[in-house]
Amino acid sequence: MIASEIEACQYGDEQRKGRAVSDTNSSKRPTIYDLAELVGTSPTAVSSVLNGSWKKRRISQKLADRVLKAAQEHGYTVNIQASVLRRDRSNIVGMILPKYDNRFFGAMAEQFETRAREAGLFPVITCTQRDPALELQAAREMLSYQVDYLICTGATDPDQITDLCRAAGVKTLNLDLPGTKAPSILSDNFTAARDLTRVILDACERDFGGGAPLMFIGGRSDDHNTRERRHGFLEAHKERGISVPDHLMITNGYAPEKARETLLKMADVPNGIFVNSTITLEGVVFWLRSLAPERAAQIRYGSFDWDPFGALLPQNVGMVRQDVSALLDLTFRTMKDGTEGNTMQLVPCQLEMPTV
Amino acid sequence: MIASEIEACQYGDEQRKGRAVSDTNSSKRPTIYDLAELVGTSPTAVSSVLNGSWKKRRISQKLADRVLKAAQEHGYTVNIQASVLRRDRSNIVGMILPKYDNRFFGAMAEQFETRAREAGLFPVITCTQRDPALELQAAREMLSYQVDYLICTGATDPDQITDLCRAAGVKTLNLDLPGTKAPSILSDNFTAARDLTRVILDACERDFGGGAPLMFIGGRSDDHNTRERRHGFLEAHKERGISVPDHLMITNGYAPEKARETLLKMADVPNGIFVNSTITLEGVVFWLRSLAPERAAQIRYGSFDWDPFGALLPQNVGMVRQDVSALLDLTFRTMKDGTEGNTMQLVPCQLEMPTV
DNA sequence: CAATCATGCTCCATCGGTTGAGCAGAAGCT
DNA sequence: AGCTTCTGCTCAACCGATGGAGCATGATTG
Repeated sequence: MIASEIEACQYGDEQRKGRAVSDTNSSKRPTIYDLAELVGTSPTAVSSVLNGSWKKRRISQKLADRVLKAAQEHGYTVNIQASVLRRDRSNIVGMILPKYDNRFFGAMAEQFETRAREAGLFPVITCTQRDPALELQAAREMLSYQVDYLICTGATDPDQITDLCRAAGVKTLNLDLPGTKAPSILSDNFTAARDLTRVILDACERDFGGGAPLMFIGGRSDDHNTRERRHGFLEAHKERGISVPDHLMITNGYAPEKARETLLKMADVPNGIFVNSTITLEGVVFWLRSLAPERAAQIRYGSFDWDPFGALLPQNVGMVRQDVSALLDLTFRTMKDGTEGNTMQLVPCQLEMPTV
Repeated sequence: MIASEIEACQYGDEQRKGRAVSDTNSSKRPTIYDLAELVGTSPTAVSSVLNGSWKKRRISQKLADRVLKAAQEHGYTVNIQASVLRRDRSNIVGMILPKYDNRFFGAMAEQFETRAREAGLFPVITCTQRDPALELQAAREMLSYQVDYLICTGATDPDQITDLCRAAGVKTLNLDLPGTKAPSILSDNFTAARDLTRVILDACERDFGGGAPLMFIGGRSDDHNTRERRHGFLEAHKERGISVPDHLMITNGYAPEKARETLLKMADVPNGIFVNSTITLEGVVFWLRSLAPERAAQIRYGSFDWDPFGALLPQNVGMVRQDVSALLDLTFRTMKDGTEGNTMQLVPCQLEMPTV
């Protein structure tokens, strides 16, 4: 449509104060009022054409076309702030995530975004550095954004967040680590840990003879997943009648440096090591590098969580790969159901073995 | 403050239609109107106390305390949508990012969030899967959120985004990959690639004797960084009087499968390989695993971008580690300066060598 | 004692989009 | 012709926070 075709303006320049016609060409973003003026119609008509409710509102195809064309030409984008402010639902889904520094959380973030978009929702992710204070701040921020739903991934204190959100009328879901006040979706840590432990025990038995307990390293003793994995670890030992002394169960955090220092200080590290995260594994392999080659060759380990390069390191005998797709399938299903309250769903993991 | 202390209400129940007193206890989020009613003051006073402008507006300490207490007790969080709608600046900074699946982008995302918060800004990140259409959609979405500034990381067509944003009066910055219409901040790809190539050539010379050209694999030939790295790669060869045949320069994308297939089909792969990204490296190491051990032992490689486990693989002789902190320092400085237009700043990389 | 100033608040328009209500004109029906 | 129904649109209130303007007080000054 060219300028001369514009119909008689029903909306004068002074309709909205301070908004002169020349503003239309300025660097400010065009609004539905600008488009209405350009096309010669009402802001309501423009809004309904642009948000898809125009058929319901009996706007003619002809007017719709003209509005769409003008919107296209002027690079119109809706102001979400204004839109959400008026509507009762924002269609924004939030996710809080501890870190972006490993494949598991990275995949969670990417797939969450993809799925949210597919469902016509706007994803907003923020990472909280495993810091409870930041988690709470992030949750508040998400509420400020008027999220319709909040997914708390690997949160250290999910119940606190659930309470905060419930007070604001926002439902939450706990992913990867469970809470007691909202639905929780997590991997079957016990089974996967038991199976991984079996694999490491098998490798040690094959290469060095059996009977010796493995070492468990990484994680926090107050963390549900660590507890489950310790449980699976001990179960696999019990099956073979091997008892594990306390000093081999080390859960002093996920940080690589902690693991490395612990191993360096330790008098005799067992041949087999169960590493509770890829982040901890970084510390373990760093320690390994500091050993004499013949000593390093006497080590076998496996880790919870998968990494493509970690999987190729020589002494690695297996990695637990969490099923991100399945976790997110369940998450979105639960979100759509609107399920609330303390439920828990477990998703099986895959065990990735060396390909050689 | 307990209920009986509430002063005479100057704001009756009917002040804002449909908002009954009982609503205060419902699951809807409290607004400044609710707090005003509870405390017995005006919404303006509440707003100014909560956003910190109360001293300037001459609100008494006593009233401020009462408002803050009520806000605390009722879990008030500001409605950003409403706040941003009214203000001229949103304090929201957007970042678009190709992927979350490697350490470089993961670190970029984490540090961006941290720095933005430190600067009192709200970070919003979205990932675009290296898809130009998604990049544009993501940029539009960011405009919808009223971002004050948009950082385009590794965008395939940054100029298009700059145009879109400029039309909306939003400044942009190109990070990691340059554009021609906004400031660009990126690593010194040429120098780092040349140095890495030297290291790989040295390793090959030491282990297998010199004179043979390396292979370059990964990336896209239309991508600025790939061109710079090819340039540095060729420069290091030229220094030693080695010429590189065209069939050893392979830039058919970053995907691991592509690299693997190419290597599988290739008649005689050189001993030394320059791998243009950690994602491509996944394909290379996968191929390596399929070789006979004695053949695999004849390979040396280095890669652009760093990965903690990749660095420990036996044939790896060096990794270029981009300086994420420095890149983001410059980014935030440039953002604050308000610099516009086609400028380019280069940041040196670190070269990580095997520690053994 | 009047004039001036500082203090401590409130009023109201506003940001941009959405939505229920309503209105004019055309078409259809009896 | 008089009635209803349908079509195609517009009006105006509203979402929640913000900030300029303004209005009572009480204190200070000439």
